[in-house]
Amino acid sequence: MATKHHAHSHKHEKVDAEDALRNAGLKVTKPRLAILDLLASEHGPFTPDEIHVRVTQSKAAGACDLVTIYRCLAKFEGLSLINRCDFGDGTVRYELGGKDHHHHHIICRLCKRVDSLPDCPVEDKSIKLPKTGFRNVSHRLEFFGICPDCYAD
Amino acid sequence: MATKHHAHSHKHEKVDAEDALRNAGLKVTKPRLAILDLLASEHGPFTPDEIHVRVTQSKAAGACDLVTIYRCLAKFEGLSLINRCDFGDGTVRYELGGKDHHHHHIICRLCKRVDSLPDCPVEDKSIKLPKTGFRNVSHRLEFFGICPDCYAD
DNA sequence: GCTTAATTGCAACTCGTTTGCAACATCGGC
DNA sequence: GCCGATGTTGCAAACGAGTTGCAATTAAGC
Repeated sequence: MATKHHAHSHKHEKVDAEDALRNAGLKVTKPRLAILDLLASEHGPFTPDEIHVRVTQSKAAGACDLVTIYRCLAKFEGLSLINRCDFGDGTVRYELGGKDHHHHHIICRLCKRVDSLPDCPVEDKSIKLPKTGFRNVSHRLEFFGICPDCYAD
Repeated sequence: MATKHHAHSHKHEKVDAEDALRNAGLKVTKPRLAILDLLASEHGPFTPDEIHVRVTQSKAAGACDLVTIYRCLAKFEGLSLINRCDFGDGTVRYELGGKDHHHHHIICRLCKRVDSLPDCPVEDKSIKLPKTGFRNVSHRLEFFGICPDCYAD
């Protein structure tokens, strides 16, 4: 099914990833391409470990040490190529997207599935932060619940 | 200044803490009293380590192992005597208050000071979660910014 | 006071993440 | 295309928060 076409679009992502790396002043290496490719094709978010497993097992030959994953993710995050998500379970997750990709997640307490919420309620509703006097305020907001699949049982 | 009076109010807190423990079916021990006392007098929130230092150094003789702090906090949280806060730095914090004490925090990025926000904007404005279909939805919301003391410099 | 079950301390352990260092690959210049 | 400087990687060892096993202790009911 449209294998050629798929391969082509995959190639296209790779070019984007290369550009992103070069623009950021980073060397283009297989692990880095593999990580960016993965995050571009499946949006995740993924833990470093999940990324490691997927990248190492993929045919795309991005196999590398877990440490490399951590170091790449740290660089990518510093350059806003990816965003870090923290859902309060012991580990961190990453997804593609820079500062413009502001959004929030809802996580199923049972199956841990993660959905993205398109709008940011905090900015939407221009929530007031009354007497705080803080400047340069950002926020982190996550929702937790039971997803339809889980409460169907 | 008003040392007697202060001592009295401190004693009063201790009685509350004892009651809370007994009502919860927990044995009344020095470490537990010390932890609850601390959280009642300084609202924190504090990391387990901060609690350990304060409790161990206080004259109130709640000195104990860090492990004991962890175990007490876990029990207290399970019984909703305290709330867990997660600000996404490597560790967790606790503050007094049960389910009814729902509120959020704003954390200074520079000095790490934590202020409490009285209202919950999410519940206030009855934010809609459109097409998610999730049930039993709760949320976590924290704000980060630069506090007046820090941007004054 | 005595018994029993809960609690504590200590040491060892887990797990996510970081760091030191030597080997290696990328990229710009020749 | 080769070469050297610099950035990147792998491996092993370290790290820090939190957990667990077990024996010793202590609170609470009798």
